[in-house]
Amino acid sequence: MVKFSKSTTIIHTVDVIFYKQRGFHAIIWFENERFVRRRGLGMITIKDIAEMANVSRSTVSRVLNNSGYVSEDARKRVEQVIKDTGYVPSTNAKALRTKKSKVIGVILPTIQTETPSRIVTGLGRELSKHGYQILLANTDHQKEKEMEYLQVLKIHQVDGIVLLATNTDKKLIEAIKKLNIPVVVVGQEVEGLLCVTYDDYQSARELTKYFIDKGHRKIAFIGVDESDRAVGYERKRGYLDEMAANGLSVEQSWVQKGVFNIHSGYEAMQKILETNNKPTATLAVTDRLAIGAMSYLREVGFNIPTDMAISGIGNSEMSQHLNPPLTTIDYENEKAGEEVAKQLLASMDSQQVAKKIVMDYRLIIRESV
Amino acid sequence: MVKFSKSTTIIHTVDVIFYKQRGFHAIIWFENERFVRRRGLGMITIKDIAEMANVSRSTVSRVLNNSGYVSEDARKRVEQVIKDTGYVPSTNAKALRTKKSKVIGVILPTIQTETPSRIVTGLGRELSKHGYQILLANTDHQKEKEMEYLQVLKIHQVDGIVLLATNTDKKLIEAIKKLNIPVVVVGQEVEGLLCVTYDDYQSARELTKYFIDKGHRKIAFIGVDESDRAVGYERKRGYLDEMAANGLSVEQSWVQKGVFNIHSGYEAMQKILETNNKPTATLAVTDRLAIGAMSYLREVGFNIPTDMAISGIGNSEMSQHLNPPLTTIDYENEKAGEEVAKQLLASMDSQQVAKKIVMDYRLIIRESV
DNA sequence: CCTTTTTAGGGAATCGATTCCACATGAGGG
DNA sequence: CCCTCATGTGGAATCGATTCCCTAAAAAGG
Repeated sequence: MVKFSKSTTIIHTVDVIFYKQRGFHAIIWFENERFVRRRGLGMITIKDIAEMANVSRSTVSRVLNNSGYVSEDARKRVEQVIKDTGYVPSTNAKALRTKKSKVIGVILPTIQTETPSRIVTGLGRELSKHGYQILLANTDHQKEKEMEYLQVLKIHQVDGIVLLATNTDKKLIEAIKKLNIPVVVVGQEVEGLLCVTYDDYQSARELTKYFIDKGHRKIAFIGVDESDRAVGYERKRGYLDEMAANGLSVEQSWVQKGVFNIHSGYEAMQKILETNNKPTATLAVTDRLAIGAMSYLREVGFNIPTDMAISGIGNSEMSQHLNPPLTTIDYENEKAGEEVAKQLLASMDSQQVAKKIVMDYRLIIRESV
Repeated sequence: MVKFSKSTTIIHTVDVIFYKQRGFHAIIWFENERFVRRRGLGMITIKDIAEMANVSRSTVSRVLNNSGYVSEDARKRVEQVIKDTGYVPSTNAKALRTKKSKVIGVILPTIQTETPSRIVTGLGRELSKHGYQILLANTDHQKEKEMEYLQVLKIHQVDGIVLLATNTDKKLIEAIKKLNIPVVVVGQEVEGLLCVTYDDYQSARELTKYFIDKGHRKIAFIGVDESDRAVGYERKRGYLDEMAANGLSVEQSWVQKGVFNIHSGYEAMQKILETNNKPTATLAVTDRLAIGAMSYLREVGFNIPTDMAISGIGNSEMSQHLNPPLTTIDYENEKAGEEVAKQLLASMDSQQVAKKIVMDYRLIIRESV
């Protein structure tokens, strides 16, 4: 309990106490075994703690940061007052002085798809263990907002930035480097920056190999624009390389391009089936594209996997509930998010240079192939 | 362009300039038509701007905040320097002084489901229009973290809090009220707080009525635990009331309870079909439950909607791609998020009291009923 | 032409922490 | 007994803004 000096005047024994000492006074009340300063009187500051514990602000700060010399006696008193009042130091004042905000900025194109939301979940889980918070900068797919948010994050003095980018714009990267704030880029490789990426090439290749092992020779591919290096370019390269490595040819009409939604997969499959030389399997670079493709296949009476085998990538929640359940690649995004946090924290206190982390993946075999 | 005084010494004409005036000096360089202070020299402050524009910090502040008297001449100079340097005031210093951080805290149980991620998207969209950022506090379904995050948000001096709660704990509500920070609760009604809710009762009722209008008399219901007032209790009440209003009886086995995932809907439907008095329609309180239920129906060879009609609630992205496309309720979560932002901003500058906003909903008729 | 009022802008305090520096003890070494 | 050194603590400057207060000049009014 707080020890009151002689000058403390108790007005109401149970719940309201007028506390006066060394010029400081405030109305505090008793509740849940702790003293709380009355709302509206402004927040409780280090000065108040110092006065209540009969020490200087310096000493309170030393206790708070566990630095410098503090006698056992003073420490005890300060800690007791802090406990009694529920005091927590203002992060703004702290940030102003130390230039460390305990906030990490996250720039992402959307949180409405599973990959980013899983990554952010993992990221937040790990960051919160170390007392960091996430400042969200959702560009909502508007590229011009990326730059804007970069500025916003800077002025909020974030200690680090996580960039979930799809298309890594040169200008943006330059701007990021100039900020001189530790950054981790997730999902895309960027020269000169710390990146946590997925093995898009290998996973697509392994998936293709799985089709081949299952006896398929004519394998189609539903991709996305190659300006997305990871999803568009690397996955396609994995597919093409594995086909070539097995001496399998690829008809032009088998390789279709969509965007990131279900309907796009539907249309792509429609185009794939327009050929006379029909493939027996299709690799879609996202589960949503695969779902759309399956939807079309069902519509035209194709049986999956006998008439057409299909796989996605991403292990969406829905994938296991499809009919048939979808074979796909699990990138363990939450784990990746945690890894991103670890890397970022590490690079924050050790001026670590650029480094590439490639995450593992798992082939999830279900009944669609 | 910055005007240099006589004492400015140009060392390198093109890219490095040594700028000295009234005691201030720094190395700046020319790039993209603007002067940038060298990295590592620390951030550029209002003091620098003041010195470059030959005015006092007070004047710069007045320009920045568009307050007090500033001559046209001085304003022009300051604005030019700000533009040239790309200066933006530190939000921490500002927050420390003004107690306004331009940050809104959002506490949510997860961002991995569509409802919260859509709400946050809408919220962020509207907030960013007014220069606010979102500080994310994802409890990851751990109730004990709610309180913890409340403290975190407080010490970060957030200007407002948005609570996306499923179960509104008394203690949490009390703690929120005590913080004395404007709050908006989304999706659940809480006494004494500003709430933006959905019309769970009416929408469930209308959906039930739709089944009845379609000729169904024996209608089953897949709900969730009633501790979730909105989804568990209100939607169930809407269903029961509409059934009663039409003189339709409800068999106990028709009313099942699940949790918020797909598999749970599968199991619920399994239980529903164990009865001899089989219903001809089922209302599931979320799309995911409906998807699971459909999955079971397909497995046991039921045709939808002829053998069993089914509907969900929530208008998930997947719902329109199901076979058959799912009849559901659209709550327009993004719009709700925007409304939340508007309400919060309004309550922030007008000490508005508690108020209930009930959002509209749309019945989305597809082929599953 | 003198007084009021408006306009302009600088100085200094302030917000809530951290941190450097100076000073005061007390213990130990010679 | 004096000197050094480890320990403990307070004072004051600082971080980067805002804002109150005060002074000065210009404009308006009589």
